[in-house]
Amino acid sequence: MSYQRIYRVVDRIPPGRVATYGQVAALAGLPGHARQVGYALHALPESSRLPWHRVVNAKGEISLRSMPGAELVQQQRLAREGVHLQPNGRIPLEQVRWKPGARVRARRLTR
DNA sequence: GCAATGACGCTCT
DNA sequence: CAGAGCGCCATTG
Repeated sequence: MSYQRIYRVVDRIPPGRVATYGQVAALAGLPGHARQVGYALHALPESSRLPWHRVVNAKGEISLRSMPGAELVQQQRLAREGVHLQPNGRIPLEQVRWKPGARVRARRLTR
């Protein structure tokens, strides 16, 4: 259960921001183990309070999982935090990508 | 223990 | 920019 390491990183993702699997893996000290991150989240119990919905793939897209429709749940959760999908069905990573350590400078007038 | 599979990522075409 | 190929590792049959 080295998953604990991954879960801890995911728990650090602030609301309104998203991280990629690879990013989480690297932060967890497991560079290149993006798949394992996805595997860990897959095994995550539904009752978990972990913000797993803030984790997307490198394309900024919500990865499809075994159960169809579940991705819509993630999409809805993200929207609730202000992260909306673009017309192409992807998330503007450049804007919502979580930069660990980087201070939220002036929360730009992006909005 | 070997082979197949999977919430992925990077590189090349 | 999109699609195909290869890599990486833990879990499962």
